[in-house]
Amino acid sequence: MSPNLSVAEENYIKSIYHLQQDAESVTTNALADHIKTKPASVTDMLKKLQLKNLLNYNPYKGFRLSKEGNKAALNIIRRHRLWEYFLVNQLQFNWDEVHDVAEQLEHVISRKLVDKLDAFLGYPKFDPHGDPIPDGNGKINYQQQMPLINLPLNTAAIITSVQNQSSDLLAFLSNRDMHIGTKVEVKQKLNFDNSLEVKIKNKQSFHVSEQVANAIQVNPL
Amino acid sequence: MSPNLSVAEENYIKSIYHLQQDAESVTTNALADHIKTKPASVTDMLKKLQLKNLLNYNPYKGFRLSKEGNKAALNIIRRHRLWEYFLVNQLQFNWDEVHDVAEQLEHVISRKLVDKLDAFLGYPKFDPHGDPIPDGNGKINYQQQMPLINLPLNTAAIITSVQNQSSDLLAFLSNRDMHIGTKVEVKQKLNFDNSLEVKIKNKQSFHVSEQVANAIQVNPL
DNA sequence: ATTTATTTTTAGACAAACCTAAAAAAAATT
DNA sequence: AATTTTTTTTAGGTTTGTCTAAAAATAAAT
Ligand SMILES: [Mn+2]
Ligand SMILES: [Mn+2]
Ligand SMILES: [Mn+2]
Ligand SMILES: [Mn+2]
Repeated sequence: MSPNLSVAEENYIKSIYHLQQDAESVTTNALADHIKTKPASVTDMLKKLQLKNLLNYNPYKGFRLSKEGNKAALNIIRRHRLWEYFLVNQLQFNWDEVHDVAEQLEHVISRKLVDKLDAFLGYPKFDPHGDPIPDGNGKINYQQQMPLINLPLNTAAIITSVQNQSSDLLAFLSNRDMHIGTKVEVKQKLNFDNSLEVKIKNKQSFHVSEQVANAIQVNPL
Repeated sequence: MSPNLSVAEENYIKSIYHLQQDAESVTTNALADHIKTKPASVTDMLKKLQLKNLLNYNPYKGFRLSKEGNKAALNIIRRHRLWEYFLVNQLQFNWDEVHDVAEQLEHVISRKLVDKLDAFLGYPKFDPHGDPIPDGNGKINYQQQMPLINLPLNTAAIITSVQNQSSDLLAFLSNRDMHIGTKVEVKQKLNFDNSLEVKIKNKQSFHVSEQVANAIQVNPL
């Protein structure tokens, strides 16, 4: 069933999974970029993953995970997000400090460990950044959400997730009291740089760049 | 200060640390045996560790960890034992199920993680097998203890630790209600195979081989 | 439709960590 | 003291995952 995967293989699989969310098929360069390696190295690994039936790969055309590859990816993501939840909710890490440690912990392989951790944490549904945690069967429930930049003016919405693992960005948001579950409204759109003026209840409104407004996901009330 | 170590290097360092406890200096074959690799591979790694100033190595004569190597070893052992404690006391693992998972978790490198885990667990002094947990400065307090096989007849003693990670042995002991803290007495020594007849309060006495009696450490009352 | 630019793959190297087989050193026997 | 055995090291390979440089395929521009 599930072949033993090296840390490198797991990292490739996880990256491909994320990249194929917003694209028909993934390209060699995009993956090389994402994983901070060279395209030649990617091509090598693609062949290995195809040989293990984890990938559907058409040379020069692109690739996607196979059914089995997807399952493997969801398992890795499950571990990553459960550990992030543990670090924040049990060990008192801040949400901007957990990603790098979780990048290591996700590669610890033990079905029993993951299941017991899940139970210990009370079967959480979302990680500290609002991302859904796949269950033991690889089932994942995506939330209904849209980027803050698409939210109409003066419409109340709840922050549901942040699609960026950068420690700097997360600390920036904490600093302005923007967390998962916080109610926000867009007061103004500035056309020259697509930035926003944003307001949180009982607080002075503040300014948010296009990049940040793209990363913040919300659900209108 | 502390150079980045690969998983392989950490495993060598930890093994050398354990082997040098009961020997003046460690031999290539002993280490190869312990780490389940070939002597030629050990020699390769010894050179690398010496180059990193973690080892004092005299070709053909033997080797020991340097001061810095010792410090690295105690750090790895600290992580291993804290995770074992976590697995048993928080995740409800049995003491015979934790070693292999801890072998993986011990290689997750984050000072903050270890310190927060330690605090979360309440700064435990001993792991589930009775082994002392080094503190953040690498200080370790060995208990006063002796192998059960050396305990005089009809002398009550407390089990302080089990010097063997074998899942089978630990399950065998659990099965006979022998745990850390259990009070035992040796009723009889059988000279032909150095086995013992052992008694625990309110229980039928039972038989224990020389190997087991060597692994069980006790502290006479 | 050519030419040019970009993307992707191939070819050949390298470091880490392992291996087997042979050589060298040390230890044990006679 | 010489010989045999054991231990350790060296020499030369292999696998995994990376790299650079060159070749091939595809896409874009003229
Ligand atoms: Mn993360
Ligand atoms: Mn996350
Ligand atoms: Mn252990
Ligand atoms: Mn232990």
